[in-house]
Amino acid sequence: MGRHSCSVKQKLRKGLWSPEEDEKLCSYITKFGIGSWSSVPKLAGLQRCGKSCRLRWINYLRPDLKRGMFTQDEEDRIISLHEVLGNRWAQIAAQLPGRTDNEIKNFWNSSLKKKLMKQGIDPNTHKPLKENQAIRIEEKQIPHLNEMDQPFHMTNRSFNSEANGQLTECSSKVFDLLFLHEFQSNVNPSEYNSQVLAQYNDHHQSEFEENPNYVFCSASSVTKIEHGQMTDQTDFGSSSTSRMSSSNSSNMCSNQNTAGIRMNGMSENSEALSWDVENKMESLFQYPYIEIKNEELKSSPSQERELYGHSSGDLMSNYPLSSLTEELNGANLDVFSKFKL
DNA sequence: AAACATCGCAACCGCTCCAAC
DNA sequence: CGTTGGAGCGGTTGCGATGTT
Repeated sequence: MGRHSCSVKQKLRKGLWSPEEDEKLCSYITKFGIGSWSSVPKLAGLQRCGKSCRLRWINYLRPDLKRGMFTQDEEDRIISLHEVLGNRWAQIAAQLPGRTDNEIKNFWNSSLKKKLMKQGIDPNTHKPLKENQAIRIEEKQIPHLNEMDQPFHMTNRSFNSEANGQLTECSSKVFDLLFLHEFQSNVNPSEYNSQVLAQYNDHHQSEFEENPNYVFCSASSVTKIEHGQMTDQTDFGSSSTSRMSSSNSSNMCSNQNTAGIRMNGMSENSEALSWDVENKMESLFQYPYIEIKNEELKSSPSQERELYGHSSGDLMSNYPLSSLTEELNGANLDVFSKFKL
C-alpha cells in the first residue's frame, strides 16, 4: 500500500531536532535556498530524511513565522475559515500570514474546538448544537435534499421552478458561495470558484457523472459547470459593495439559462429569492448580511462585532430562521426550510 | 513530595497528487 | 501509458510541561 517511511530506508535520526541540526539546516537553506528536499539532508550534513527537513523548516525555522499566541482576530478568522473550508489546514494557513497549517491544526484541536463546544456550537458544523438536531429531524421530512455530506457547508439546492415556485427537483444544482466571497476580503471569487469546483469534483465525481450540469452562484458571480468542467463564469464586480448594485448582475442572471436564473425566476412567487438590490431583498442567502456592506468592515470579525455587536460569521450560524421568515412576509416557509440557512 | 492525569506542541506516518521518465 | 519518486496534506502519536490529587 503506502510507501515506507523515509527513515526506514536508511538509519536516520528521528524525534526532536537539536540546536545543531537546526543550525545546519538553517545555514544550508539560507545559503542555497529551497531546492529538492530529498537532497537537502545530504548536502546539509544531516542524518534526517528530506521530509523531516522540509517539515522542520516550514513549521519552525522559516524566518517569516509569527511566534506566540494567536490574537483574537486570528482566532475569529480561523473559526470562520474553518466553517467554510473544514479541516483544510493548509488552505486556512494560507489566509493567515506567518502561521503554519500544523500550528493552526494544533490550536484548533487543543483550544478552539473546546471553546466552541463550551459556547454550544458544534465545531464540525459550526451550528448551535440544538439547531443541529433540528436539522436532522427536518432532513427526514425532505429526504431528497440531504445536505449533511456536502463539503464546505454549501447548500445543495435542487429545485424545479415550474411547480408554482415550489422547490422540488431539477437537473441543475446550485452552490451558493456568497458567504465566503462576502466575508473573506482577500479571497478572489474566481479563484475560489475554481478551487471549490476542483475539490467538489474530487468528492462527488459520481454525482457529476450522473448529473453533470451544475451552477455555482454567488452575489458576485455565476459559474456554469457542464460535465464537470467550468464552462462559463460571469463576475459581477470585484468589490462586494458593487456586486449587488451592478445592473449587469441581474441582467446576466436573467439572461442565462442557468439555475441562477431559476433563482431569479422564483422572485415572482417569492421575493426572497430575487437578487434585486433595490428592494433590499437580494438573495435569500445574503439577507442576513445586508447591513454589513462596508468593504472596510469585512476585514475583521472582531471589528464587525465591535461595531454591530456580531460578526457576519455569527449571523451565519445564529440568524434565527423564524426572524428571517417573519421579515420576508408572504414567502413560502417550505422554501426556507429546504434552503436551510 | 510523589504519583497520576491532562494538555499542548512538535514531529511522524500514511496517503494522494502530479510531474518526470 | 504505466511506473516512480518528490512534494504536500491531514490525521495521529509521543513526549515534556503543567496541573491535580
